[in-house]
This record gives sequence, structure tokens and C-alpha cells, in this order.
Amino acid sequence: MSDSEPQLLHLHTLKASCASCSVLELCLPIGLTGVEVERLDTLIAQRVKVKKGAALYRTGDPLRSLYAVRLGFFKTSVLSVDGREQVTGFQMQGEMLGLDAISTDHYACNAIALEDSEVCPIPFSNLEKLARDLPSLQHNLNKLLSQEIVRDHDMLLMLGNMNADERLAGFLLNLSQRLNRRGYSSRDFVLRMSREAIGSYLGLRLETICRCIAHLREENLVDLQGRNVKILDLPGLRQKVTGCHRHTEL
Amino acid sequence: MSDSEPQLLHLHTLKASCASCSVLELCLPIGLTGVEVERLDTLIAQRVKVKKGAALYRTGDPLRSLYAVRLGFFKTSVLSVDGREQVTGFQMQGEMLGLDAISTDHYACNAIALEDSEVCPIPFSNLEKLARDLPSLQHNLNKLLSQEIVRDHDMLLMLGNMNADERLAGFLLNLSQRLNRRGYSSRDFVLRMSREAIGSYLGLRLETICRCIAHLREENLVDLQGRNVKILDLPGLRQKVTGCHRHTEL
DNA sequence: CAAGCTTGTTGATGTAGCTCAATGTCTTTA
DNA sequence: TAAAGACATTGAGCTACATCAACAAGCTTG
Repeated sequence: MSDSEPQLLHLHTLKASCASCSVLELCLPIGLTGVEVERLDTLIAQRVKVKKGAALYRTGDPLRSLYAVRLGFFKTSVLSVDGREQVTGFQMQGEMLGLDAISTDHYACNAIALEDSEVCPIPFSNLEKLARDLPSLQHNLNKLLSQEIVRDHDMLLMLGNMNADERLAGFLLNLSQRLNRRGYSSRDFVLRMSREAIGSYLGLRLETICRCIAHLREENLVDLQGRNVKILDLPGLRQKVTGCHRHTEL
Repeated sequence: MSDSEPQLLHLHTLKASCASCSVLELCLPIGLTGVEVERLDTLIAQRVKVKKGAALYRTGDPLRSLYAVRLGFFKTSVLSVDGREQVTGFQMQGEMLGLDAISTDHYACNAIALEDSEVCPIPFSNLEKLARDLPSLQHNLNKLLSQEIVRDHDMLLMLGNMNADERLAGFLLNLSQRLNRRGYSSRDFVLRMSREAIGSYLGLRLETICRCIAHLREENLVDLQGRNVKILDLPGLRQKVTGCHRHTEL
């Protein structure tokens, strides 16, 4: 565990504002009217900065806020009783952190910033109160929760049924897609996480990730140097995931 | 796929009633006042019976209702593009089906009855409306969604970090616990699902499940004949899961 | 109750991905 | 800008689980 640096949360004096946020259309306020967004804005006192490597929260911390990622990149992970780590997700701009805490009023995972990041804390009890007044806000929250479930089921399918090459291809495609929706290139991006974190996420060892990267390179599907990704053959990559036989054949 | 029998949904003339339900305290109405439960009751027109092997819903069906399992046993599964099946969960009394559909208004998995079962359909749009009036109902729904996320993360940990014996032990313990909370024996129960379904759920082949059962038997932890389970050494079983080293050692 | 089907068990063999290890490269810090 | 630490790559060998196959035991149905 190299993530145990002291937690550094810098308060930002700037008032947060969903209305002017670049990821408004991907985040909790999606589809809300101007007036509704304004009311949601009143919940978010200020943005919070999280330094690379610092924890936004840790397993067992009491739930105070959900967090919308405004800028940067996070990983969430759960620990087994004997200390083994499973990365459960990577979150980027407009994605929500802390949904798993609603269940017990305590966060059920660790959320670590993979680069200097900024989040919008949304005090949960206030959010629930406001959501009573704003049906579409409540509906959005329900959808966000449900989306997370669907995502997790897709991951189960990956871990349960796909081989290493397929998992890595699926992972890269997923990143590519999400970055694209945020206005970034879908073919040219930078990995924010280590090989080890990717491995943990995909249920593989980091050495296997390295080897799978080599495979993709040999097949001229991806040019991956260090953390710089250039997708050379997007359809080819897609085919790798869809034709997901456990072993052999393509 | 042996689950493609014609879908048989028999309408039950009996009016559903949460108030008199045996799993009231485990289901959506948990913690609601009498009056609140009555209002929830008005949403549930009638119970629905689902024959063993029949589908309650299938991937892509439009979301109309969430379903509370009143009696019986279900499995949910997602299919990969190329037709591989991943079982995502087994649901028993008091557990909710269909939460994954809120995300897109379409069910994202198949729900198949593993024995003759009975569910309480809760029309989702009505539920959302009622939840505006009943904060605790809304809160319960949020919690249920969040719980599903936590459960899924636990499964990711299993598939990503635990070996076959540990996964099976974890699976049996989980069943044992849930049955116990419903007033059944935690040491003596019947599996409702095939070895293949267990395997799919745990990311293993059915042959591996058989062999792991043999291991548990050899270690005198469990007496498992066919689908009849007798847990002989509960602490021993627990230790098997907690000491979850990927290979070797205990 | 016999025949056929589904489900479960067990053995033999193969292999994908893990482990261990050596080495290289990039990043941080002093 | 040198040194240390973190991160990535690649090879060699091992092992847990998959695959294939044969058979046994329960259910189902005529």
C-alpha cells in the first residue's frame, strides 16, 4: 500500500457552481432546469482539492457527502479481511463517489486521487431532503445508483468469463469511450493508473497486464508506451472484446 | 440455455399485503410505520407466481415494476455479446429484483425462477411518486440500491482475489447467513441452483465446483450430498474465506 | 419401471496466468 | 544532476483451474 500518505484536503475559497460546470451534462444535475440546478448548487458549499495519492475517504468513515469528481481521476478499492486489495473502479470528471456508503452510512471503500483532483461534496442528508422537492433530482440519483450496479455486473462478466487480453481490451475501450464523451480524444490519452491498479481492477497481476499490452502492440491494435495510449485500430479492439471466448480462437 | 421455457406468469387473485408479509422486516418496507406500509400496499395490485424455470423478465424488457421476492428463489444473469452467461446473483425472500433497470428503463439482466416462486410487483413510476411523500420509503430504496453495489463489490473481490475453494466457502457462508436471517437453519439447507449456476456465479466451471465440494467434504467442513448442505464446521468455513491467500498456505 | 434426459462426479491432460527474478526506465527529491 | 525509489518489462518455470471424456445418479415421462 503506497497510498497511505497523509490526507491532504485543501479548501477552495471559490464557490462551486453546477450551472457553470463543464460536466453539468454528465453529472448529478443532468436534465435539471436552471432553477433546479441553482437549488442543487446551494448544497455544495465549496469545492475540495485532493492531492495525488491522498484519500478522499476511507472504508469505515461515516458518510457525510457524496462527491462529484469535477477534475482529476480517482480509484476506489475494497480490502479483504487479510488485506488484499481489489480496485472496484476508476472515476473521472462528472462521476460520483460514495454511492456505496448510503447502504450503511459508512463508506465501504477507499477513494484515492490518482492525480491532483477536485471534487464537489454534496452533503447527503441535504441531498435527500432536496430530492423530495425535486423529483428529477431524485430520479437522477436513482439512475446513478442503478448505473453503478449495471457497471459492476459488466465487470463481473469480465472477471468471470473473459481472458486477460479481452479484459485489457475492454478496459481500454471503456476509458476511451468515457473520455470521448467528455470531449477528449478517444484514440489518444494518458493512463492515470499504474499497471498494478489496472491489474487489480481486472483481476490480474501487473506482469500479466504488461504482457497483454505487448500482445496488443504486436497485433498493431494499440501503441502503448508507458502510460501514453494511442489506439490504432478501434474496430479491431472492439472485436477482441465481443468475440470473448474464454480461451483459444478469435 | 435450458431456461427458455415459455414464460408462465399466473395471476394470483389474493391481494398482496406487506403488513402481513413474513419478510416485512427484510424488504422494501423495513422500518416504515403502519400507515406508510398501508400506502405502499396500495401500489401492489396482486402477487405474481412464476413457475420454476420461467423468466420473470429478460434483458431489454421495459421496466414496469421492481419485484420483491415473496417466496421462492431466483437467479439473475447477464449475457455477453457472444452469448456467454454470467450469473450476477441469487435472490431469496425479501430481496428485490429489477434495480438494475432503473438506469435505462430496461432490465439489464434475465431473472429466472429456480423453483416455483411468488413475487410482489411494485410499479416503479408509482413507487417513485409515493417515495416523494414518504421520505423513509425513498431512503429505503436508496439503501437497497447502495447495498446491491456493496454486494457487487464484494463479488468483484471474490472473483479478483480468491481461489476456487475460498469462493465456494464464501458462497455457502453467504447463503447460510441470509437463510438464517429469514428464520431458517444456517447449518442445514438445500441449494436451489445447479453446480453450473454456482460456477457461473463464482467465475468457475461446474467441474471445479464439484472438486471444491469434494475438498470441503475431505476437510470435514461441510457435508454436501447432491443439493443438500450440512455445514459441520462454521468457524472452519469462515477461516477458509478470511485467510484468503490467492494460492498455498492456510 | 424402463428409457431418456438432466445433473453431478471423477480422472487425465493442457494451458493461461501466477510467481519469482533480473533488469530497465521513469520520477522524485535533495 | 545524482541517487533513490517507484514503476514497467521480460524471461523461465510452476500451478490452479479449464478442458475433454467417461460414467453415475437423480428426475421425468410414457
